[in-house]
Parts: sequence; structure tokens; C-alpha cells
Amino acid sequence: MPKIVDKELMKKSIINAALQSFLKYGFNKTTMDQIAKETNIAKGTLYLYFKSKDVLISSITELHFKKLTNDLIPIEYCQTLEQLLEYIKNALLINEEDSKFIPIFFEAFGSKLSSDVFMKDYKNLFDKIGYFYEQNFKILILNNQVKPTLNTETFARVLVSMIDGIILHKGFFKIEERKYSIMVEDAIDVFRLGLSKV
Amino acid sequence: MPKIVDKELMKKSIINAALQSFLKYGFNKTTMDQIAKETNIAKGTLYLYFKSKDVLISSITELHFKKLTNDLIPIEYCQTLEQLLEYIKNALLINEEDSKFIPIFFEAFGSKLSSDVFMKDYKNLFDKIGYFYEQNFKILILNNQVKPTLNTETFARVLVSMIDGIILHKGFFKIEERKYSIMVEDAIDVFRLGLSKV
DNA sequence: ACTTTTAATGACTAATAAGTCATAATATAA
DNA sequence: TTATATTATGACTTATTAGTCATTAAAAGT
Repeated sequence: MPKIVDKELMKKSIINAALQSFLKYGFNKTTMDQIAKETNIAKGTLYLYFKSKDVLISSITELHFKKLTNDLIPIEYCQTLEQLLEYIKNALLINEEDSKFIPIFFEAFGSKLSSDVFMKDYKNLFDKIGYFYEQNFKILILNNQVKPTLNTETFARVLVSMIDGIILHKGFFKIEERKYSIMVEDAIDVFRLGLSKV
Repeated sequence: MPKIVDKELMKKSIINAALQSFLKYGFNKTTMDQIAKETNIAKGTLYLYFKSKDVLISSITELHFKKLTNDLIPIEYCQTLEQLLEYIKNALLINEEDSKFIPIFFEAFGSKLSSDVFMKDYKNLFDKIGYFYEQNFKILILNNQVKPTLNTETFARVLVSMIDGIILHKGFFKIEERKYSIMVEDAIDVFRLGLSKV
């Protein structure tokens, strides 16, 4: 008897329309009316699928960070320094859409960046990525690939900050692809020399 | 005949009260009423000195960035690599208040981070800092302090991103002072080796 | 065709806080 | 003391949009 729709598909449509609007007009300038219109549904319908604008942007963000985490934390550890560097390089060569999402994220959650509760998850995420690098460094030390004096924990965390800094600048300042790829090479060179046995 | 007040002093009082509230409650949660109350003036008076909340936060931000720029771009160029490293180290050891201001900045201007017009100034600022490093590198190459193959322009820009990344992570994630100072040492070590002649 | 359950609609409401302005207060000089 | 230019006040207005909900539409089974 009941009317049935594919809710997941509907959510995907909405998310897609919302993301495009966010990228085009920014988060705050995009209204729920606009998103509904873009999805070809009424505003009330939109609220059936996402009970607030906050939930909507959070869902989109979650998807992005899930992908990011997968990209940044593979299952296999690196056995050589060059492997790790290759890996860092891939992380730095973030795709265009993820890069463009960065300002959106900061726009949407700007008001929560002072909140410890909100930031906890992101702190954990970066700590987790740091931990992954830390484990890699330990292996590389065992494999005699990097200098054994390396302070694995803090170095891993500072490396994550550096990588994030480069990615953030790409996203915020829309550094041209050509220049950026050279910057990535430069960064990798520094990491290579900085990590190598003296 | 007229009543006269020290307008500059008044502005300073307001800025001080506002900044404290922003640091304590965040930018959005701090209302103009609150700032007025904290300054012991009426809201109308507040608006005589700052004609909008935006102008107020912009003034505060300008002060911070002016200081930041002075800290980051000294008059003298470095003649040795160790001088430059010492200098980077100082930049990384940002003071506590500036560090705490970081989330406030992103909260206040989050909605403008997608705006090219708004970001232009900050892009210029970081490019300027990058240019400063670039000039330093050129001197260091002449002084036979760093490897001559260094791509000065792009390397300078990526270095700035890395430094900013470290500082941002400190601000966002409130990394403990003890751990952070080790991270700074680690970063400097990487830069030293990464820049040195092979 | 009819019933029932779920889904869709969009005009309306609510909430918030920035910003205004008519009025009052104050300091200075004559 | 008084006139006057300047400064201060805070109740009120305004603007914006997120979010609601009574009503309508649609699909599926009998």
C-alpha cells in the first residue's frame, strides 16, 4: 500500500546538489531553498532527508573525511623510505574537488573551531594519521632506511602538520597546478634529505 | 564647548574587551551587547567607534597580522643557514595569544574563505613571506650555505606552507607546549638537513 | 475503484542578533 | 550659569533564513 522511494538515492541527489551549490556560492550563501530547488524538490521534502543544514553539511564532510582517511592511512606499511615518500606525494597531490572543499569546510564549521568538543574528532583524526606515520618510521628505522635518532612520535606529528599546511594552502590560495606540483617535489626532497641517515 | 573623549583609548578598551570575549566564548557567540557591557558602555556607543561587528573583528585581525608580518619579515637577511633556522624556529614558537586567535580568525572569516577578493590579501601576505624566504635562500646559496640546486621560489612557498601548517595545528588542536617544542626542534632538524649541501 | 500508508508541498513561523535613532547626558568655554 | 557641540543611551526595528506543519499527492495492494 505505501508509496516507496529510494531514500539513499534521494540523499545522494541532495548531497550532490548541495555540494555543487556550496562550491559555487559558498556555504552560508547557499540557502536550503536553493538546495531544494536545485534538487527539484520542495524545501519540506529536503527536511525529510536531512533534518537540518548542519546535518547536511556534516554528512558531506563525513564522506570527504572518510575518503581522506582512506587515502592517508593505507593498510600496508612502507618498507623503504622511497615508498613512504611516494605515499606522502600522493597525499599532497590531493584531487581538485577535495581541495575546493577545504574553504567550504572552514566556512561551515568556522563557528565550531573554538569548540573543544567539535575539534576533538579532528584532533583524533590527525593524531591517528600521525600514529600511522609513527609506525612507518619505526619500521623504516628497523630497515635501516632513516636515521635511528628520529623522534618518531613528535616527528610524525609535525610531518602531518606540514603536509596539512601544504594542502591547506593549496585549497585556500588556489595555487596553480603547475607551481603546486613543483612545490610538492620540493617538499618531498626536503623530507627525503631530512629523514635520511646522515 | 564640546565634550571631548580620547577616541583611541576608547577603541583600545573596546578591542581589548572584544578580544577577551572572543577568546573566551568564540566570535559568533559573542554579541555586540556583550562586548558593550564588558566595556561598560551602551551598544549605541560601541557602534560610534566600530560601525559593525565586521569592522571590529577586522581591526583586531589587522593588528594581529601586522604584528605577525613584523615577526615574520625582519629587515635583515640571514647570512648563514643556522641564522635562518633560528629565525624559523622563532616564527614557529608563536606566542600563546596569537595561537589562540587562530580559531577566532577562522570562525570570524569562515564565510569569506571562499571569496577570492577576501583571500587576495592573505594570499599576498603569504606570497610576501615566501618572497622574503626566497631572497634569503638566494643569499644562502651565494654564501655556499645551502645546496645551489634549490628551486628558491617554489621551495620558499612550500616552506611557508609547512610553517603555517605547524602553527595552525598548534592553534587548532591546542598541542601541549612540551610536545610542541619538541615538534619545533624536529621540524628545524628536517629543514636543516633538507637544505644542507649534500 | 478504493483504501491506506508513506512522501511531497510551500506558505508560514520563529528566533536571533546586528544595527538604528530619537532622546538624554556631559564637558567645555564664554 | 548657560549655551552648544559632542558623546552616550538602550528600546526598538529590520533582515534573514532555518525549520515547521497542515494539507495534498502518489503509489501499492485488495
